[in-house]
Amino acid sequence: MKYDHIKQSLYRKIESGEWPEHHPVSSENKLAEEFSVSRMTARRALQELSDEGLVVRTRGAGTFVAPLKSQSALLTIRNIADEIRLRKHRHHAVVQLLEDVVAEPGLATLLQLPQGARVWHSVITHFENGQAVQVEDRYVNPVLVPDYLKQDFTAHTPHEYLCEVTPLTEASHQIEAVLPSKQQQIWLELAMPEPCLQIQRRTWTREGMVSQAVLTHPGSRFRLGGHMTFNKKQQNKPSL
Amino acid sequence: MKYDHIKQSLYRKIESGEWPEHHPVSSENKLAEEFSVSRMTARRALQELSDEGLVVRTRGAGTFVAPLKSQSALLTIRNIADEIRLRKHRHHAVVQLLEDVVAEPGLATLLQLPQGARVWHSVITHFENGQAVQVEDRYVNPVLVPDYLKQDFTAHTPHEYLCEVTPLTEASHQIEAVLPSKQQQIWLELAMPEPCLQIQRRTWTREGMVSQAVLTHPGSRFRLGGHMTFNKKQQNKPSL
DNA sequence: CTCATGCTATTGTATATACAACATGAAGAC
DNA sequence: GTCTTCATGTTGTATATACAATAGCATGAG
Repeated sequence: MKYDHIKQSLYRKIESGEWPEHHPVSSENKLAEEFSVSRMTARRALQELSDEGLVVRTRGAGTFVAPLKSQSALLTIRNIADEIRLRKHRHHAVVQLLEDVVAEPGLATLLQLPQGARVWHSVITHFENGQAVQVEDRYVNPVLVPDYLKQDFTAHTPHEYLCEVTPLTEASHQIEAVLPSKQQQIWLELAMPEPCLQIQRRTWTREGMVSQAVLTHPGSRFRLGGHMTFNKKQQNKPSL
Repeated sequence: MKYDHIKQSLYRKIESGEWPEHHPVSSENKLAEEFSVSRMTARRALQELSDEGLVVRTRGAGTFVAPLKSQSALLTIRNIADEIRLRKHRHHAVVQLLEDVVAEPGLATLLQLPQGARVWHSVITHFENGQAVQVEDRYVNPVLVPDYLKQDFTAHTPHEYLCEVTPLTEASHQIEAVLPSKQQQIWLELAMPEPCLQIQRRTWTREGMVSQAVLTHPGSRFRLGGHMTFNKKQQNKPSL
């Protein structure tokens, strides 16, 4: 197919690194002439590359190679409050801590702040039908989200607030199984230590990293579930 | 925009439940006439709904509402062997069990087999640089994959084999933190019990469920990671 | 009844065209 | 120098048309 031929050709130039990030891509008309097809066919190739996240197109300006990091595996997880409400269960939150603290050196680097800078810190326990199912330990970039400490997080979750005030572009996740610390055990109202699912999540806007959250769930009260179908569009086939 | 008007209209019918799963959607020509637009415009609306996973289109047959479950969170995880090789580490596998057993009642139902039917069962331990990082406990549908037991799973993982012989269309995941059983502890060569990340994964083709796998990772030796970017196409924004 | 054939509806690909909306830079007014 | 205006190139939307490839059904042959 002609449009696929064009796609493959552009694919090679981008993946080989011949065209780096933000490098301009030939316009629809140029491609049409080059490959001897109509503009609509060339357009389709560019459009599909755009849908796949390989190029960015802006009307009037042109088409450009997208930032490459967007390639790798992706993982979407719903907001805990939405999840609970979706199950028609009651949700409430208790704010355990809401303060500003000196950032750990590693965190300061990630947030592109000077060593010793202060960052916002919150610890919130989320309850489903009165039972603690998540403790959310979060650090937030004060430059990008100056008013974080003034919010009432019993009414809206930090997730909902951050979604409103920042245009998120990227996120990374890390999931592991751990035993909770003494302090986490208290926040989760656990009588005995038990294996917990711990999710570390970092989110970015174009201007830098916004937030790091460590979400800890008691293994006996929480499962993380997902369901997916395989479209043509998804290049990375998941494993079984 | 006209194509968006059509999309919204179809959106409502699907999300309200007025059109259930597999309900036929008006053809391109019907929609074109109904909304007084050209076929290409109606086509675009259907195409985008298809890209978003809301409808399924097959040439010659028509357009139908997609199975709704595909809506929820999605989660892609790489094959363990690929993952290890990607890190330039050594991977090898030990086949602990490879047998046919009578299916549990629940499993038989899921696989659409009569009660008491036999299914393939394999248990394989995966090693990264000589250290056990996953035990894969898998049940496979003998109707859809008759030759499963004849494979050499030290050469290719079950994942790779199943990908080759079946056209997967759907998958579900469940992740939780647990303490391993005595038997799992042996398979993972763990001296002491420790929290483990346990992933249950089920996969389907159009003809039915293919396989259920329970993947158990020692918390101290394994982390599940992911990175993503947000496109316009993805309607479900992940939480932070 | 069974199988083969062909018709029709439907989606997929490709083209040509027109106009709208926007970005950018150049030329000109002040 | 600074601002405005305009021309040009680019992407976005919409239409009309043609033909290809396929699925499903109906019809007919055996």
